[in-house]
Amino acid sequence: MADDKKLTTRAADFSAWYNEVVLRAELADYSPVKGSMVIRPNGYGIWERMQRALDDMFKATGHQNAYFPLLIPESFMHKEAQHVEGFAPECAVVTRGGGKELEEPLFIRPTSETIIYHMFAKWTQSYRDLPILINQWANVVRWEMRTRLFLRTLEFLWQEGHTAHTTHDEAEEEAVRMLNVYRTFMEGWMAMPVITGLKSESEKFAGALRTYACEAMMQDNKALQAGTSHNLGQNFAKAFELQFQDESGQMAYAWNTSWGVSTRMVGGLVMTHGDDNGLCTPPRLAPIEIVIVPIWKNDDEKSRLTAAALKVKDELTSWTGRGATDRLRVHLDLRDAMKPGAKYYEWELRGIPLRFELGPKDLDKQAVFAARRDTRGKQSLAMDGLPAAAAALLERIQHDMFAAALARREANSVRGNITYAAFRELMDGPGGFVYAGWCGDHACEAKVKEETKATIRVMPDAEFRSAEAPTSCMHCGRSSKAEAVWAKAY
RNA sequence: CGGGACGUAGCGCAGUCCGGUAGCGCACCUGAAUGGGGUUCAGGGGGUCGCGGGUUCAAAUCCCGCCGUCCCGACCA
Repeated sequence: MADDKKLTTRAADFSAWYNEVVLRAELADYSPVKGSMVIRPNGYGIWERMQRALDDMFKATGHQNAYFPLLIPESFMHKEAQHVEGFAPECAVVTRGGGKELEEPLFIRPTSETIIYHMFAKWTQSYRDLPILINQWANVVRWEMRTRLFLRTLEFLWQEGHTAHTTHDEAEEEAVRMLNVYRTFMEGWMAMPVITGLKSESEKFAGALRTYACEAMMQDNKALQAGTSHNLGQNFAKAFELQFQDESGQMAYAWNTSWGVSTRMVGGLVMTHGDDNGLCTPPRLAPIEIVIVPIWKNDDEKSRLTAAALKVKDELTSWTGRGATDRLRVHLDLRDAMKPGAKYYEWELRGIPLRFELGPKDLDKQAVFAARRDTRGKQSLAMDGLPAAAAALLERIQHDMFAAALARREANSVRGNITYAAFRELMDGPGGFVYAGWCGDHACEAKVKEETKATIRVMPDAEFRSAEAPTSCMHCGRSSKAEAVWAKAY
């Protein structure tokens, strides 16, 4: 940084910009262990709001929370062939405990399918015991080679839902339902548009029948897989003897799903909405929605403006127009050693959606001067009816942030028949999402990845597909079996 | 694990080529003024120069070894 007050710009170096925003907005910091991170209060506050919103939705769809242990017997990991092949290389393993070598090494969970379906098997005798609809909030460890704050760390926080059903169709319905819960959350709370769809065979979860995903476009035009939902079929049920007696008295294997989102979403939030002034948090996820900055020139003004600002804060926080349990989240910045301008920059860096400046002139007019974080637009708001006006403006900001992100994604998406040469040129340059035909052959997918670094993010769900389906495979020219969204990804 | 850069105060860096009292900016503490977009002045505190060894009267600086971090590549939420 030439000027240590200014951030590296997104245009100059997107990676450096991202790191600086995360560190300087105090979302997270590097820990002494390479590849792991400390989530600081500003970042954890966003995660807590994410958790609350999602947890309510999980409950509303009939799920209950439970907790399964961190350590998994090595033998469990080996029971499902695809699963162990996919995860074993990135697992941390405990071999000593109590000062002795362990008889059986214990894997630190990279995900909990094995232990959870082992337990489900113990709890299930009859079809009357199904479905089981469980979620857990937990940490997991995956030993990654290359790490980035929030996006890929050795240890991360997530939720993993695990369910067991009597039929394939019921499991399929559950997997799709939860994918749509994620989509609702990402659009409605994160103001982050996503494309939902099916993963190709090579990108699906190790051990799944089918994997669905939500993919978002970051400001560098790369894709971020923000959430996944898997129809596990009977793969784990068979590996863990998860059987039930059906209505006709026959034994049958259960059908499972699992689905998860992680603290990676915080990184997605930064890269979707941040700008060259720092973080920009959508109001519904902002731990602080409004910061009040009083302005004074002398002791007399200081006492007058402090009193007025306290009164404004009190009016805002005591307002129940949004519901008694959803009060406006307001912070009053009374620090005296800092000039107002310096405070503006600091709160903007931290991404507070709305700032109220309150000085003598505003007080005379019985108004506050409101500045939006997203557009940096300013307007005077009358004290009379301020809480309702503030709530309306926050909703407006939430809405506009989503609209801006959606417009950006569409502006950087390409549809229709594209030559492979044009595709390569695009991936070498600005990047973006390309909707193109795919023959369904893994060889084509692998070749494109090798040549361009781009991968199939999803085969999009119906509503995201092009009006006219592409007819031929972008790479080999054979007839297209499915439209695919191609992009470079995190 | 390959390629590149770097490691000196909380942060950002200079000093290393050419060995000789460890510096600058920001931040921090004290005081005064200032205060509607990054305030000014004065005073002050803070360092095993990543770690270990070697050369030398003398090492941040030269030599050897190690460790760590970031960026770019092969794997992944």
